[in-house]
Amino acid sequence: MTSKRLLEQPRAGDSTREGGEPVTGRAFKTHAPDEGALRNSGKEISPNGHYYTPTRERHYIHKKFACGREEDEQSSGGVLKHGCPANRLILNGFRLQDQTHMEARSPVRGPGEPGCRLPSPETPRPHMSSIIPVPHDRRPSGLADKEVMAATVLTTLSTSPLVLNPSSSASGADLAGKGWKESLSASYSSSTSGNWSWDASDQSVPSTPSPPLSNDAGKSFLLSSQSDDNIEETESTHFLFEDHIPRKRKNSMKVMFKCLWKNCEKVLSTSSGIQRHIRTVHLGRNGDSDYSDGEEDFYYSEIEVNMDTLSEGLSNLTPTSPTTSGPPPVFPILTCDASRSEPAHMIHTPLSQSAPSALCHIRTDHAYQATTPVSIPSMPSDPPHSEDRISVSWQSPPVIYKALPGPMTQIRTVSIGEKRQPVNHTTVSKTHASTTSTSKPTTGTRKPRGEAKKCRKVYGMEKRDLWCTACRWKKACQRFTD
DNA sequence: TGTGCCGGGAC
DNA sequence: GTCCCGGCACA
Repeated sequence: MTSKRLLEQPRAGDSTREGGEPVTGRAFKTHAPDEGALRNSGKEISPNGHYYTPTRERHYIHKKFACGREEDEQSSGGVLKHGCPANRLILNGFRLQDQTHMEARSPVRGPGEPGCRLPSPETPRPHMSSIIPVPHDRRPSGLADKEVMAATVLTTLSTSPLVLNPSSSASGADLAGKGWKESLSASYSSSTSGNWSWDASDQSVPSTPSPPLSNDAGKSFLLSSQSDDNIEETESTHFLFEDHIPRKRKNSMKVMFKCLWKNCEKVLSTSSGIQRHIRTVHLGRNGDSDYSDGEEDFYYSEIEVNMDTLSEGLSNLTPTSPTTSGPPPVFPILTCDASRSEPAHMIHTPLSQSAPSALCHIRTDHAYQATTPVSIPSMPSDPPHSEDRISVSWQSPPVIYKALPGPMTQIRTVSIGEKRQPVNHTTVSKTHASTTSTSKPTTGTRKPRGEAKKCRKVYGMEKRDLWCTACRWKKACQRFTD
């Protein structure tokens, strides 16, 4: 042993003690770019280098998911909202007058901004009635319902496949459907009240056969508003799963009411429902009171939903694995400002939390000595693909998801063959031995080796001083992780 | 057989 | 705590 050390040590000692120190100099030059790169990658997340700060992490999630570009929020300080691609995307689903409706209104009201709930009486109300013939005397919501239902019936009955032809309505049906595939999915996860909501039960419908549609659509709409849920469900089922028959195409357009309040994607099927939603949620009025001064009219718009396109989008959203039986999937692009508007619903979903974590790489030479055991199991860092999440379920069991409610503490990218796994596995197996039984079929604690080259291969034994500390100490390589 | 690295020892 | 290495498992 001593002789062995004498053989190796002088080589390292020569490189570090001699005056010129050519090797050491090279060593630092070689290390510097790596560390710089690491810092730069960290800068993306946090200029302060506080990768683990929960607020920062959440803020980053918000930024990435809210507007896609950090500059959107940074430059605007959270005030400029109209550049949000999500909003633009949704706006594309509106008719032209709806966009005008909203844009003319938004700068005045500033909905979605805290502390800007009720407009002042002096605020000039935009006169949009010339663009959209919305009756202002909607106070009796029941009457409004009937009006809308009557209009809907007429629309439905008069809608023919020719109307759906893109040549006749350039941006109408397709764009509306495309936009609503996404806007509805937000309502799908965040809807709390109202007559119409797209909740997870709708996605479970494929397992049940479509009931025979005996009643006509017109009859359905003539029913009372209390039965809207059933109607909607029936209709959705009809549109989603019935074979391609002419009648389906005939009824594929549906008038819905979308809340235009900032960052609110609520979509309801009745005007009374959307008015109640706006009154209670956004205007802060008593939900039980039917009093309405018409204010709500400015906060929602009618839209025509192409149920065919919508059904396509929803069919793609159907969970494909029985393991995803927990929370319904949430689509990050629609969680714009979700932490502000509806924090209880949107934050703790696996997708919304997992995606940004892929950008957090914590790689330090000595990390294996301090941070290894706790960094991995605290957070599922899978990419936002369900298949990937499932494939690595050994390291992100439901237990981990349930431990998420608190702020994230540490995040680290973990790939399937990651070197960190042995440490994680041993740590978890002590506490959750039964849940991690699928991690490795072979006995023992060792894991399959990663694909990445290690310091030994990269630098060779001759340049052992260039190795990372872990490799030099025969520990898991920290420089070339898998 | 070379390599990665766990577990443990020396300091 | 750092530093190092025996020895095992894997490719």
